[in-house]
Amino acid sequence: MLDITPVSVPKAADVLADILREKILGDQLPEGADLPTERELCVQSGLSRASVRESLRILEGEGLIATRTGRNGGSAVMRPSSATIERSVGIFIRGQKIRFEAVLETRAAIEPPSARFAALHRTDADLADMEACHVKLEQASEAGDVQAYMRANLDWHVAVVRASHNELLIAFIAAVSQAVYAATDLDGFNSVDVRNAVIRAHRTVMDAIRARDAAAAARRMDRHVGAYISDVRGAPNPFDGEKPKETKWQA
Amino acid sequence: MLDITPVSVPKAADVLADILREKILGDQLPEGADLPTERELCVQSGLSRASVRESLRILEGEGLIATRTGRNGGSAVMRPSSATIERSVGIFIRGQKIRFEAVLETRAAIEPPSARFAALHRTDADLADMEACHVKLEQASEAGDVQAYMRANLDWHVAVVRASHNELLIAFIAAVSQAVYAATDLDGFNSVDVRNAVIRAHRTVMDAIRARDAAAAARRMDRHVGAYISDVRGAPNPFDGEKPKETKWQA
DNA sequence: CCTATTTATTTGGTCAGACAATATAATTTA
DNA sequence: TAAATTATATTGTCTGACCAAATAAATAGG
Repeated sequence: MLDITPVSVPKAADVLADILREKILGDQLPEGADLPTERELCVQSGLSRASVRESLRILEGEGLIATRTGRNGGSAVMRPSSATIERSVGIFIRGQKIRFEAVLETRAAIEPPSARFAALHRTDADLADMEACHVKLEQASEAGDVQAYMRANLDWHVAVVRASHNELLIAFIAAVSQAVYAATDLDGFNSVDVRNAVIRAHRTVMDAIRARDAAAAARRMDRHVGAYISDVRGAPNPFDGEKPKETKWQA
Repeated sequence: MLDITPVSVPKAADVLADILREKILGDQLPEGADLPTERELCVQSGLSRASVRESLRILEGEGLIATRTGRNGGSAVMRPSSATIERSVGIFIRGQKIRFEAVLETRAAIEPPSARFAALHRTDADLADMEACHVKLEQASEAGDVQAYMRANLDWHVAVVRASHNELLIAFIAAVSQAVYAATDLDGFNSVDVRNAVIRAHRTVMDAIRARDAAAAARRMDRHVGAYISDVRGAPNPFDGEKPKETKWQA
């Protein structure tokens, strides 16, 4: 009796997608390079157009190619962007019904260390970006435009993380921020006091980043996002009772 | 002259995929429920099988359905798992050529707060899981099996984050850990001293989590991952110069 | 009556060929 | 030379068929 392990039968489209993916990720195809046309891929792979098209659709879903119709159309290689991560995280959150507190916790976990790295690696352009977001935030607050305020608030947080120059943290915060934006009840920002407190907190964080004070940046960002959880939401601050003095608190 | 904005022409497969995605994520289809067969979807949607199949392939790529062949086969609804996030993060890291230091930084950012939450939310089962990983780690270390050591090390870190009961952090750490595993040079663990230092550090973190000491858990995990960056890698510890005494160091 | 084996049926997987839609290139025309 | 027209290359979609696989149903054997 032969002892045969269950043989897997990969689908043609998956096989071709694997091959093309490796060629793309393995530098054999630079960004912007055109893949062969569908019919050309058919003759090269020996597969039907339906299978070839399914392969291309897989790669498109992974953010590795973009396809255009018409003459000189076809599939061009793309660098996968954080948009792909944002989409999968969004689906994960919705599908798993992740508690909103968990999303806020994740943001509270990521942002303080990101502020630390921002203080270490920031450029003047990063500071300018953050300032620009901050100005919009102030304007929206004065105008009482809660919607725009929320948007500017989000952009500021992303700008801070962008200043960390850590692409993975940037992608994560973008994904989480999107979820926060989609699920946040805007009513929490109807209070002028709450809005002003946020603006002041942002100011102190930016000051620390400008001064390249990593410890202060992390500490202040931590206070800020912690306050967000307890103020805007009704949830208790999970960080309470552990940081008696600010000077002892680091990210 | 009519002022017509550029009209977007969505593809049939995308439209159907959007419809089905909303039905799945919007609780209209419970997990495990069978979608109509491809041919049934054809008559219901009025599209060809090719288009229907492309839709299903999109949803499959998003981890929302699983398809089986054969009688009583078809597409069944799945809860999107962290595997989807792991895949997109992996592609992102490879495609963007993310610096390995950035990946380690991200882990160093996520794990200390995760350890904090683990101390707050852990169950006895979580502790048992961590202990099990730790035992494997010790055994692999004594046997000098660097490969197994690396694997157990990774599993322990994931187990800690799992104890946080924050599903999003779990997904993130799983994605990052996979990248760390794929890119780590095992040579760094050839030293018995390094391996023993890791084992001791894990012990102290687990002690804090067991005692539900959130601050200590975060602080010790921070030291551990910080040491990992500077010891195993040649990179300078980005946290140095800011935590003169352990008692001042949190989260 | 129960179990093992064979057969039939349902389902996704793949293929081939055609035509439609679209964007660009090539050509013609004013 | 510039605008309008035509040609062409390419993806998008449809139709219909057949193959492969997994299960249900039917059958045979004990």
